[in-house]
Amino acid sequence: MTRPLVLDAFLPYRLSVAANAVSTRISNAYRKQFGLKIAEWRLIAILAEAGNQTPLMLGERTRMDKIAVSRAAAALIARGLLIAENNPQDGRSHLLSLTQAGVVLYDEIAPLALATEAQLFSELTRKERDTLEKLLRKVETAAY
Amino acid sequence: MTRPLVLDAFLPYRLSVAANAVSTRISNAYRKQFGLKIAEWRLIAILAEAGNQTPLMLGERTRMDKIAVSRAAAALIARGLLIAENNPQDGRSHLLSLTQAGVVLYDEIAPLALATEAQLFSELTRKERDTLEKLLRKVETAAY
DNA sequence: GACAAATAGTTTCACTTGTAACTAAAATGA
DNA sequence: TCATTTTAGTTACAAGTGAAACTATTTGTC
Repeated sequence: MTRPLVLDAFLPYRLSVAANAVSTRISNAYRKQFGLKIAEWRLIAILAEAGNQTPLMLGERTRMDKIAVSRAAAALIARGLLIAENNPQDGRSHLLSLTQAGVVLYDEIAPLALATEAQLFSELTRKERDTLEKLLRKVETAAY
Repeated sequence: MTRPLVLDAFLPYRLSVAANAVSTRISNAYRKQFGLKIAEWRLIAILAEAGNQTPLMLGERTRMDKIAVSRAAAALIARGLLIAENNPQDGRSHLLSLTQAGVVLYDEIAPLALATEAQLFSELTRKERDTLEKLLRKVETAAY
């Protein structure tokens, strides 16, 4: 006896709806307060964490395609939050890093991002959050 | 001592990446095999489940806004998978339902959707899947 | 070392999506 | 009852996104 298809209990649907709700909230917060899109925010977060990175590396670490990285980086450079320098290893590429202004912005956003996360996942216990993370990683592995 | 911000462990990020991976896979499957977008698929699924529905009801049950419902419905009507009839209760609205062709298509997709779901979530045990669903519902509640 | 193939990144163009304005019908209420 | 407001749904326009083409450089091979 196979389970009937019920959209409400269909996991891809549930996942999409939850992710959408969270993304919309986060996106609004970043945009209103800092004029940032999620893609831009991701680049800043990685650069703050890991220092200089090429667009390629950024794409890998943020799971964004190269077009998205290129556009997000261009927007941030235009705002003076990032600089691009020559990559001595590869002339086709360049190294991106945060400017001082970028670091300042990051220092403002980071605690806010954590607070927003805490609020969005406040219905979950610490343990449930760990479980969710683990399950999401498993799903990701199977889906990619 | 507060946790530092690490993108890789940031739950909104993990959720977004997992949902994206799953959505892309599902979306490709529906599009290639049936020429359907996810929004269109959702309408079909609800109509198959619940019979006649107004666009408003469909929007509520699929978590889609009215524009998305309107466009998805228009595409399905153009393909002869849906029909719109007068809504005797409200002249501004109408009742949408599957045509015979729509039902036939649904009967083809439904088992495939379940099989795809099974594959995408194959890394998870039955219990883990239930847990994931429950956690996602909680997140959704907090985020909306 | 020179030519072909592959790779990094950007740009262009078509398509999608979202916001705001619009039309039509229903509800409100004086 | 008739004028106002609200609601259902569509349409038009602007902005965002993705695939394909393009440029520049590097890698591989002979």
